[in-house]
Amino acid sequence: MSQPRQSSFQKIHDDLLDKIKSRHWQPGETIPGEEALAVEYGCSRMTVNRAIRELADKGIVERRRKAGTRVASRPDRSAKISISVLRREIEARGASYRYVILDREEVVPPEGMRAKLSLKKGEPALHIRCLHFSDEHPYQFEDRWINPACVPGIREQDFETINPNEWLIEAVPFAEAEHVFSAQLADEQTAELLGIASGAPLFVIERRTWLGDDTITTVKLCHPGDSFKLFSRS
Amino acid sequence: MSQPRQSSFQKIHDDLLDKIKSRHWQPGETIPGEEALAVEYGCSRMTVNRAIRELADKGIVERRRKAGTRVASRPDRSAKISISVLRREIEARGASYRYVILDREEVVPPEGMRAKLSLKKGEPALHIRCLHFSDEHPYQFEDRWINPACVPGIREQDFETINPNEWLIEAVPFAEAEHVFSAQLADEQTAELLGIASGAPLFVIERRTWLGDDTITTVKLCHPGDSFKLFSRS
DNA sequence: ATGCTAATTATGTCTATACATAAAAGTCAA
DNA sequence: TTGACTTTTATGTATAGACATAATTAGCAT
Repeated sequence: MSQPRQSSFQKIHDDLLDKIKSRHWQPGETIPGEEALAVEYGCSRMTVNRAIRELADKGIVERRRKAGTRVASRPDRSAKISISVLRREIEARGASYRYVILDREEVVPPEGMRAKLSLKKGEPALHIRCLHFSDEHPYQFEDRWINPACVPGIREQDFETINPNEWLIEAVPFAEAEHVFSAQLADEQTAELLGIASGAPLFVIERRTWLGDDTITTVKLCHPGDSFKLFSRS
Repeated sequence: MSQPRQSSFQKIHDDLLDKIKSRHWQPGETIPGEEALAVEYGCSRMTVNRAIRELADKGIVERRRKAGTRVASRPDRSAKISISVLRREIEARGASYRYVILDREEVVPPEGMRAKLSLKKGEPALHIRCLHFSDEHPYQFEDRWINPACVPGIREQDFETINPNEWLIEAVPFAEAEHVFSAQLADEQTAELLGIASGAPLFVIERRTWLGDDTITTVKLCHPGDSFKLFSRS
């Protein structure tokens, strides 16, 4: 199955996890204390502590001082998805990547967008729309607004050689993001751009990216529903 | 912003993260060694070690023995979604939850499904289809296959009082899962069940759940695209 | 019973030390 | 230059001991 873990906290971690999965301890049940487990495994308390702490980080067990450690009674099924850079995603499948900027203008955004970017009234934002191709087939339509105040140097960037997403990742690598996924109908314009029928299903990702208090960019990414899938594990 | 962290490894963690976000250290750059940071922060190396280890777990930095610790050069934008129990998700919005079993039968599955469930040829599987309502509006159509050998007691369960998903979470709480999200067109039957137009967009989640080597269940969850959104953060 | 206080206890963190280990860097011979 | 061996070094793990802290439990007074 998995390669043999060597470190002893890992062995203990895996052993405890096995016992939980096999219901040796039921959900809600309190497992032995660190001290007791340290004796059982013949190691120090810190080693057991690390093993259990990692289980707690994953939401497998819940810990409370004095009360002890118990198996989570209703673990929520959470999953990690990784939204990779589009170019790499496409090239990883052996396809060729290309994109075009449809338009790029600095304009005063509509009120809803102004609020999202927390701009003052009348302040302009950068509006970019582009189309990404996989093997020359339209793959993603991108409609993006950027708060230029948050990204020095963006006014000088024409995005001819690098797409806005990759440029922004370089410019603000450790920003936080929030995604909303949904299925929508393709409107006429989007359908034409993606080369699909008007009314075809779209897989839509809306992403807001910020650093500290500043919203940097919000973007709507539209994929033809049948050509795009998003995977997640665990 | 966030409440003041007390523990010193947390303070160091946050301080290092700040320095990375503010580009005090550039992506790809090597940060000072544990020993040096321990002196700088006036603490022991173990404390620094834990701070950096947690950054490494989050993918903020990359560590290699002898080479040191460097700021991740191309951090992948990963996000955690939590697929909660449908009933709770609906009730959390203040709506009422109800569901009906459309059918439940033990049949030999089609070949593709047989392979997914790793059943022998001719072995039957449990096929359940049900419909979930939010405030009496159709909200999700569920089409599920279960490997009965993996879930003792399921043959006696009629799912009149508890839905299959919640029952399975109770029965196999720490199973692993894999999700595929996509947008699809509603076929005629699904559209009718969900009370939407045939050809309307569907947000589809396909989930495979397993424990150890056994695939327990695979399920296709269909939502009207306009009424369903999936959120993710970070 | 009820409410307050003090004792107890399991986890949470920190330290100093030790040794293991992977990998870079250095050394030297063919 | 190349390859093989050795040294060095930063991280990885483990330990024993200490104190901190939250929260349950027990004891006490009303």
